[in-house]
Amino acid sequence: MSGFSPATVSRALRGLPGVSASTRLAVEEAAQQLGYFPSPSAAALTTGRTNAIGLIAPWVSRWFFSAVIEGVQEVLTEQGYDLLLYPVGLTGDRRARGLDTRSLAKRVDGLLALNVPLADPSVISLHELRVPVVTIGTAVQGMSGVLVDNVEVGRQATQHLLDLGHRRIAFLGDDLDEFNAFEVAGDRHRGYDLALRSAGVEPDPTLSHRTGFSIDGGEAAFHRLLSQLGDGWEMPTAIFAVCDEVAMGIMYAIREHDLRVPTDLSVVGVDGHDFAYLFDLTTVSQPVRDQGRIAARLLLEQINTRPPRPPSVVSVGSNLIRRASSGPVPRRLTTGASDAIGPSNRRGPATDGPVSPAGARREKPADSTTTPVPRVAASSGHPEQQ
Amino acid sequence: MSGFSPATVSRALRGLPGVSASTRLAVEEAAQQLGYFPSPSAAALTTGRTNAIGLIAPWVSRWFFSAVIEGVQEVLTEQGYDLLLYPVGLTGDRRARGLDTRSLAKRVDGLLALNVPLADPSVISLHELRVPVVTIGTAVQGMSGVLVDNVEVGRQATQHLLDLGHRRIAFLGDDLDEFNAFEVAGDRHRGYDLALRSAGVEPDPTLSHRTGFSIDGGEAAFHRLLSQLGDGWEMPTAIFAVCDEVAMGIMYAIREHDLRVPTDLSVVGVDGHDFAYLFDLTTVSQPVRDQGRIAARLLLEQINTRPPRPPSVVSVGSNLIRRASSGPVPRRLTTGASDAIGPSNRRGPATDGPVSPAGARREKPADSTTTPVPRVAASSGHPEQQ
DNA sequence: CTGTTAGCGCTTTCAC
DNA sequence: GTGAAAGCGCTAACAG
Repeated sequence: MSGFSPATVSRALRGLPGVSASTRLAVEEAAQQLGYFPSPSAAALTTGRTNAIGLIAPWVSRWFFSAVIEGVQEVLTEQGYDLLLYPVGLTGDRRARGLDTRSLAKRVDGLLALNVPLADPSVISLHELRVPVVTIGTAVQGMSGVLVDNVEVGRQATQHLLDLGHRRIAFLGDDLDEFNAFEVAGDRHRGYDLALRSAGVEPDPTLSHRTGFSIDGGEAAFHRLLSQLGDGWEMPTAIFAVCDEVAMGIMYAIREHDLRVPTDLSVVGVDGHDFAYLFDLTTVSQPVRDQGRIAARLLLEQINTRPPRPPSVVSVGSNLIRRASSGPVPRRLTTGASDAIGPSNRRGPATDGPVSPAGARREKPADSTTTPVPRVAASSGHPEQQ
Repeated sequence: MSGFSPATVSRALRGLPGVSASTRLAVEEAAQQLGYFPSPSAAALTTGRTNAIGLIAPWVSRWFFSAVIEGVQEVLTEQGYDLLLYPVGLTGDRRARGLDTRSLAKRVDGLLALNVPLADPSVISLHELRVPVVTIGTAVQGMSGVLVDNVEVGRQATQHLLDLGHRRIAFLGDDLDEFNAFEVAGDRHRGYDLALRSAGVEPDPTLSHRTGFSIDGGEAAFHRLLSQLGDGWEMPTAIFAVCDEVAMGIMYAIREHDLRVPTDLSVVGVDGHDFAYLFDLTTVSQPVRDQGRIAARLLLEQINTRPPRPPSVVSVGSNLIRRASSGPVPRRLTTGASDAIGPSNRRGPATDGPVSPAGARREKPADSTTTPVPRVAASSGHPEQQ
């Protein structure tokens, strides 16, 4: 017992003004000794603030998501906020599609929505929420968000392949049927179209296939792509994959067809996955943990600023990491490559040439380093960086 | 307004007995219409239960961890519990090492400790906690837990290599200096020693190196391993990696040395990582999501049972998935393989032989399927399965 | 079956 | 600079 009134203890422990130094010290000591810790529930009840923020995401075990979460967690921990994780139904798995927004509002002071298809109201109606929301990976009208410019990402990847001389470039990455609401794939596809057209190439619809964002999706799409062989259909010489996981699936499938990268086909992915260098995968990397950090800061700022600022959207940069999975156009185009080609045909390692190309041979981007200055796309200026 | 007293509303909404059907209906309807939702904080204040559980883990972006979290989340969501995520300092990253246990106790009804080195009191002293704890991945005296038998895992992996005829087998996977408290690596190493000895092979200390659990660690350890070349030191013909990520790093390093898998070296990992098949990696898989599910159920049961049951430890099974990264002992042992070998030496794809071996060519274990019946190692019988 | 009464542990006026 | 009192929104115990 410090011998002080609850009011004084409360003030002292929270560092509020109006407490003498000696009192504060005594209180802190007593608290320490008694192992006293204020009840968050009781505090929340009076103040209306829970000191927790929620994060809703369709997955947690995909690299992109868990990496973002780490970034978020870093900032929240540092600021004394707790992190609540909410799953939200997306794919095949039957999760609680409904996620009660009213319950959310009372549990957290703010919400981070990570690649959630907010346009689809069946999933969640965040607008009804009474707490600030910051989206990550997608942008929603009237809400703050942090994301990469996916059209630009698509353009960069495709342009890289064009620069290498490729003209027949496939895009494997369209969304699976259900989620047109989720615009990432659509934007990257658009960037692909743009780059092609401004190079004078008309996109060939037979070169685009659905994948979702999984390894399996990439692998299956590649098989579907090749199933078009014959009938005068011409093989692409390069493939742009909507994300690194899909690219990995594609590379696996390529090996299954006894083709080689980049000798027969070049492959480019997106994300800057931690594992990408293991595959010598060329990728358009985006700062992943940083997006988590930035979003968390944006949200806390929005929570703690009176009056609330208008929503702002932070766009982070992306940049190409060149590795050995992309190379020049093969000489012998469309050698009728098919399942028929026997193993005797193989002469080199799966990835041709030196294990890695000069220079960028093994770029493992330190997350924050690769981020060009995030530029604020909307009104209020947030120098949100590190 | 339903026109009923708060008490009745409370009872009705929580489905307690002693409320007429008509009243319940009226209340529910009114609540629905008003968008009313009971405040968790207020409820927590009176009942002392928060309806949330906390999960502490050193990382979230490593596959094993995020996969476990998904399993946990599945069960919690289904049971109406919230999930709080707490980082706990482990590696280089400077996280809050201290993680205040008293604050935790008031925020959650129970705690899941995922591969947390509880033996090291500097990290966290869970015993002081006033809430039930279930550990995952490690066992602690007097606490419930779910884990794989890591000695057995080490034995299985090593035995597989012995069966293939290998006698000179390296173990890359010892813990980095700081965390001897974290027994996973130690146990797997012990299993390795056991298997070797019962095959009449005395473990060679020059074949064991520290890696931690990262790709980088694996890569670096392999380089260190090979740096022992000369001086009559004999190359191993196979490597047992403490986890799949380490194995991937090793395979990358092997490629850097212009050696081939499994022609020059066999590699076996542990975990059954989602990506393992992409590398044709032989691995001792463990049910990961299942461990999360089981732990969550165990915890909820512990929370909701009066009087509390004695702690129980669930041991889940592991099983070998054979792929192309492990093969018979190479004929030409120790061809003085070193960095000096030029690229001209390469004749085949990184992974020799058919892309995948017969049969198990591409086993992607459905998590729950690979789990042999979890057997309860301790007292109380928990049929915790699916 | 339903309503009334306390009180959970804090924070916040408002006095002193 | 400190304390007293009221109340946040619920639930539990007891009446009726």
